[in-house]
Amino acid sequence: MKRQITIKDIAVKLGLSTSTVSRALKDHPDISPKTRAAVKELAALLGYRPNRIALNLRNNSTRTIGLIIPEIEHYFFSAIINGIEEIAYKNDYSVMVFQSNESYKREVINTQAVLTNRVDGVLVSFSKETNDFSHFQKLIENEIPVVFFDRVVDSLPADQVVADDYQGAFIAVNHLIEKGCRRIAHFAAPQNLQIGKSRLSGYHDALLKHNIHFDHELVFLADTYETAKKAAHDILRKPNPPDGFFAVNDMSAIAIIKAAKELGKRVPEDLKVVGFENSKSAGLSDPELTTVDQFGFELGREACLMLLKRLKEQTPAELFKPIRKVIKTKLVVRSST
Amino acid sequence: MKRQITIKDIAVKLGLSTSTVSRALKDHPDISPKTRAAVKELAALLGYRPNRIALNLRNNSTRTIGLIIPEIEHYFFSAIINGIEEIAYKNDYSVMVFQSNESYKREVINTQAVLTNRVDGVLVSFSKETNDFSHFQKLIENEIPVVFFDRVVDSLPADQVVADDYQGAFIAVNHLIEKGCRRIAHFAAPQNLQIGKSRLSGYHDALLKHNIHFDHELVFLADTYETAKKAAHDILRKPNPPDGFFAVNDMSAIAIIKAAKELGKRVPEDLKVVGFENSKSAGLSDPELTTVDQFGFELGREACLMLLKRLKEQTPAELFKPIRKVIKTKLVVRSST
DNA sequence: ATGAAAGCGCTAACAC
DNA sequence: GTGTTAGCGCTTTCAT
Repeated sequence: MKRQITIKDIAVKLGLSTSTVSRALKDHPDISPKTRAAVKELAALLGYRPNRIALNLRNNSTRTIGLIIPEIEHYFFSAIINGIEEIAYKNDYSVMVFQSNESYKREVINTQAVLTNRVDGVLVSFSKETNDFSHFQKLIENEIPVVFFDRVVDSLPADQVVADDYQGAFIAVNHLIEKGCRRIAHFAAPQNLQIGKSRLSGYHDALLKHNIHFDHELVFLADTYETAKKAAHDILRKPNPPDGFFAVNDMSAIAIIKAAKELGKRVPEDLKVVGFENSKSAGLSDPELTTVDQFGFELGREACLMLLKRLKEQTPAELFKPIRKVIKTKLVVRSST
Repeated sequence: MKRQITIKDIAVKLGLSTSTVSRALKDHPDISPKTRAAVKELAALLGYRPNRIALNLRNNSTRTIGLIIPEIEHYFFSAIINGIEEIAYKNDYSVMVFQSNESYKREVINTQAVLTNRVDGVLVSFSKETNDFSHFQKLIENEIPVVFFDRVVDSLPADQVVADDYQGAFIAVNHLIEKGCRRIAHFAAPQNLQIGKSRLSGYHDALLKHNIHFDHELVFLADTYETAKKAAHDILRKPNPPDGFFAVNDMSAIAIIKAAKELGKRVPEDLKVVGFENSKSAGLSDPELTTVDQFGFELGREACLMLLKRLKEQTPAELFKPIRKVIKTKLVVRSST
């Protein structure tokens, strides 16, 4: 990078001291209007821009937020990033992105990177593999505010923003039942994730409400396109297959539809499918997918807002009370049910 | 953030000077093994981490790359980010992401943000709206290395990484012709983008090769799902509709399939469709989409590698020779043709 | 109304 | 082999 104009350059050219220039630039009342004008004019002329790095060092703050996220490619997460960036941008923060690629090991490294980069705060959605949270604990011990979103953990003193997974699952399954399904399978996320548990329990309770027997055999761990495709194939070939599917995300749901078609079954006539996410793909599939919108953009916004609030407040650790924010979900009915 | 352990803390506790500690930490040969060991032990014990901000100031470098990109939500771009992050991570760089959201105005602000954040280099794919490139010119004048990817511009002294758009379009259209299509429409990107031009010209030349008349009336500006859906509806209802479609991206291609189905036409029997991108959605559509893979991940990797090379070399502006790297594309044949 | 000096954390040229 | 010092660019007391 070219040598940048500094406050000193301006000071020398104007025969002033650096402190005067500094003050003039930020409209300090002590400075005479004349000097102020002169300084500002020259600054503009030379294209002076304050050196953020120097400010960082002095203020011990980088106006940067670290984002640790499983994978950008997932529509849901990219929607969240949009929300985060929107708020960060408005508040003059920048965002550093670190992907864990669903790897615990990589995630640990990410937390170190976030420390080295001296970000002011961190937004986290952890990997599917993560069961030990001590790397996040370390961030918190360093008094770096952390806000968890989507995939959260209760054992840490940190804020959380989540979709209302239980409610979303409940209305999804309720919808299937009202549409006439009686034998409903659930393609679930790993149960070490709260979202896995909450959606399963929403599924469970919706069945209960309608006096439908909860059958362990109808719950499968299948939260990717590939695993879901395979699982759906297996189940649909067995005698007495389900007439309804509630999948933990859109990819799994679309895989179910795919599998059904391949087996010559019709959706929604022979079986109905509901997803969770309301991704772009939900509108592209054939038939279009009924799904629970979890408002990723909103979720990202909220998470970022909570973090910025913490950054302003600087609550001492002893007084810290974690806040949990729940974003309501909404069923989007399309033609797969 | 909690007050961090500094080199001074260690120096005081050990009765040494800060410089000795600094040297010990980086295995300077002058330092006696004893001191070195003592310093390192205490550093580990106290959990010392070098303050990157101080280093930034001293070295006038942030080990950070700025990424200016239209929108993360697009699969192609998120694949690119993956590639970029992969390389950045391996080389101990961090990535700051700035989305233009396809807005020229926002993009100009992004370039300012990138300057304020004193990133070491910038990777850019500009917005569809962008016709004036002076904001990037400004980066280059500041001697910040810039590498353009996917959407590039020739008038600036900067490296470029692009997919082989011409070749991709050519093989796509050639494929349609070989499959029997004779009246082939092209859904194009804006012609201020090189990719728009190159793909159009690949389309044109493939027709030429087979002595098929190039018909202006069969080229439409339609590079989003919505615009393509509408355009396809219009065209397919006219007499003598096309029997083949080459779309500039997968979203448009999928929209064409959607529109065809809504009009009771069969793909690939009544009309064949080829996309460009090989996104996740291409494998989900029904029928699955034949498309040109443009290897976003590779493209991101290459772009980042080129940037890192420039950062190492520090070529003076007078000697700068822009490099253009072309990533070969590949036709992925599925059932839409 | 302006300047001098110290300090943020670290490194390196220059002592000794 | 280790210490002293200056400096990266900026702000902010404390003088004047």
